[in-house]
Amino acid sequence: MSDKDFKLRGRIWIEGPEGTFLGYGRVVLLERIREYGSISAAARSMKMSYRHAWELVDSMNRQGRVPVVQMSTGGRGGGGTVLTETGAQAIETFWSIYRDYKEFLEARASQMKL
Amino acid sequence: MSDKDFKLRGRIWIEGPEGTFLGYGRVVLLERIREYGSISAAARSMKMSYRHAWELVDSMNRQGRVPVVQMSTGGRGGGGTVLTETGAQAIETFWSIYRDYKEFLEARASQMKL
DNA sequence: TAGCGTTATTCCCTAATATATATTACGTAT
DNA sequence: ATACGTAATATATATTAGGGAATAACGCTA
Repeated sequence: MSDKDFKLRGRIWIEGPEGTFLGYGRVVLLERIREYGSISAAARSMKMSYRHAWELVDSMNRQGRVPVVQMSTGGRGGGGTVLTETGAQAIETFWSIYRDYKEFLEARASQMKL
Repeated sequence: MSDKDFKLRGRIWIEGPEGTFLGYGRVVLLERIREYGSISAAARSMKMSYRHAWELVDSMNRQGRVPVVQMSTGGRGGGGTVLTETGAQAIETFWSIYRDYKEFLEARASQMKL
């Protein structure tokens, strides 16, 4: 074959006690939360339903021994959520792995023979 | 954190014009077809529905310029399907990539800091 | 010609997943 | 006390994935 419209693809994620703890989408969500200061604004910016976003955040917070974001209800602006230091580290850790992973995929794809 | 019940996981697959062309499950299916000589027996051995197995096989055959298995209907035993040389190569190619990928994951996980 | 086991294909139903909508709780500011 | 926007949660609807059953086509065998 030796076909060029065959592409090597892949995904990675970090699993915790309850299943997925960190993945691409979750990390982007954390970044958006850091940027906008709220789950709902972050979800809107990704065209993700608030419910889904909230569940992801809840899942991450429950699995880590230290929460990844801190949520507050009520108050000025109705509340909000801020990224914790642990959350920031989680983002960095994932991207670090993700970069290496992408590099591996590209390198391995270049020597792929179909 | 530095937690040991967080594990690095991942998947890889080869994409063709219509989506997934080869993945872990598809390769195992091809191996079972080679072993049993029929889609239905292969499907049974994996506790996969014949319908699903047939769809996977059909997808692989349609995407490669050369079919991965050759199916025949009727005849002694009602027919059957045999792996082609191309199919055998596809299996080998995938496992080769898969091995490297597993190796990468383990190596990268060992230096993962959460 | 009748029988057999497999491929090939369709239809229906269920479970799982995702999306949308609605409601309540919350706490600061006005 | 009211308004505001978000978190938190429940309810309902839509979409998707997949299994299982049913049926026909096929070609050798007896």
